[in-house]
Amino acid sequence: MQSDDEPIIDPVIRKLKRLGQLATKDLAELSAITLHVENVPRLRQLIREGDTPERCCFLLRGFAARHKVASSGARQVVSLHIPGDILDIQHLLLGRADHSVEAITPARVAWVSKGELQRLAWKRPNIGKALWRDCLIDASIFREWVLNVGRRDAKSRIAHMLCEFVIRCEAMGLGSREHLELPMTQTQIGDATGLTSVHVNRTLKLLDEDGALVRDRNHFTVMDWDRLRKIADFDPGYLHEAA
Amino acid sequence: MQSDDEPIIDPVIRKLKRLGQLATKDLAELSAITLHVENVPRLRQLIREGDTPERCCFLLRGFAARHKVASSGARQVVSLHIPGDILDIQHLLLGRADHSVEAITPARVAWVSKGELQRLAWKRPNIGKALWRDCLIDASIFREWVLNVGRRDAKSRIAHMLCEFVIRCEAMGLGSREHLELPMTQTQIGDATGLTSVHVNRTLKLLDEDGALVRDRNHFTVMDWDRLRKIADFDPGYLHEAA
DNA sequence: CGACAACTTGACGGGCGTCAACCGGAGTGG
DNA sequence: CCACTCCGGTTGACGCCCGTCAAGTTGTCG
Repeated sequence: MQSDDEPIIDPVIRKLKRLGQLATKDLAELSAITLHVENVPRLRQLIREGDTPERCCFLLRGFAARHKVASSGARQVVSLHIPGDILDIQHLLLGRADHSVEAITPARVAWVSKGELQRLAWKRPNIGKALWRDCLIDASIFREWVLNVGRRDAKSRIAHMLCEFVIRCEAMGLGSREHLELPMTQTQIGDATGLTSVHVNRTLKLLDEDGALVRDRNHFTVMDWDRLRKIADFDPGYLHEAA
Repeated sequence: MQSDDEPIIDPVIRKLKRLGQLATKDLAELSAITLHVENVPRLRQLIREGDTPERCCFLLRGFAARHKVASSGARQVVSLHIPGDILDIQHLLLGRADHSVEAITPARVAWVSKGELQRLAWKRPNIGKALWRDCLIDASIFREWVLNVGRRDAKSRIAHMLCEFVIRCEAMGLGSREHLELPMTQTQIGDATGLTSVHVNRTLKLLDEDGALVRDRNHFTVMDWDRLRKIADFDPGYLHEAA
């Protein structure tokens, strides 16, 4: 659909390159995939729990979150997403969406037919492997989140979420470890860590007082990465960044 | 390696059949796979965090759990496994184990070379799809667990874990909804729900008093499935049982 | 019958939730 | 240019759910 030097889905391609070896032919096929590109406002629901999507969603710009809600109405964010991420690759092989996805900033996404992506995955095994690997890393991150909300206190939980976010952004070339722009409200941070916004607020103040970071609204500056990492009990192994 | 009417890895094959369409040829190749079968005692570590396994582990008999540990020493069980489950399919495409797996009862497992399984996945796309689908369902369960430990209270968490366990056992033909044999200590239930064993004990008593279930050591009888399901806020959709 | 793991129960405390009030910045409309 | 609104952040008071500590009981396997 486009054949520029920099294809529209470039962030996704760069991510897939990190996930596995891609040959020239693989890259050509990926660049030739049919896309429906869309700009969406903040808080737009991209996938709704219960839907049976016929396409997958690539995040090209901005940030997104996946969440579930309990019958009490409580929300739980189960993952955060940055440009290059595939937001719902599980729909390649699962019918019904078991959770929702929404943009947490204004964002640019590309929709791809799940049939076409599936065909590509089996026609070009390198692509299939990269996609599968991506699913597996997603799952690894979910496991770490179970540990995070299950067994860490508020300070560690929030610090851990920040560490993960920074490292993943860095890996995609989206900013530095020292200067972090977190596109989330304190309520959303709470939803991601199993806390209330009130307690998030108090805990951020504590992290500030500890000298681990400095806040100015949504702008965080990590003052002492190593201290933050220790507070967070953060070990990046579960991100499986090294191939 | 074996060609009986009932191959040794029958539980796994039955599960894969539920995950996707398998042709006669697929079944033949699956049954011909090279296995290393092993009986292991309770609490045997099958995979250790940090390992770089060269094989995958099928659970044929007994029960297993996957867990991570925080630097504080706190354990978090991230999933429970029943016969037919593949315990570490993520190692097909990921090198380093990001968590540990252990038998929680005496168990029988079969080890398969990850290279051989990978070749099979690409040679027989039906098998590949079934395996990939299995990974995706695993991930869906992790997401539900994040919600469970993040946003539900102790009673719901434990009830939810019980509901999931029952439904999955039922789907594998391993027992009924009314009579549940839970192969876990209260400490392990706590590790799976982000609680302490003391609080698990108190909460089980509450569930008992509510009339949702009756306990006799590890034997649970669900007295009122619908009440338990309501307490648990349990909706089996995330298990993606229907193909 | 001794050793040990697991379960049980009570007393106490703290981390986090709840409720509520107030503040501050960004729109928006008159 | 100034209300007015709304969302999000901030702070305090208070209470509860669940953790901690500790002692005692039960069941199991030598």
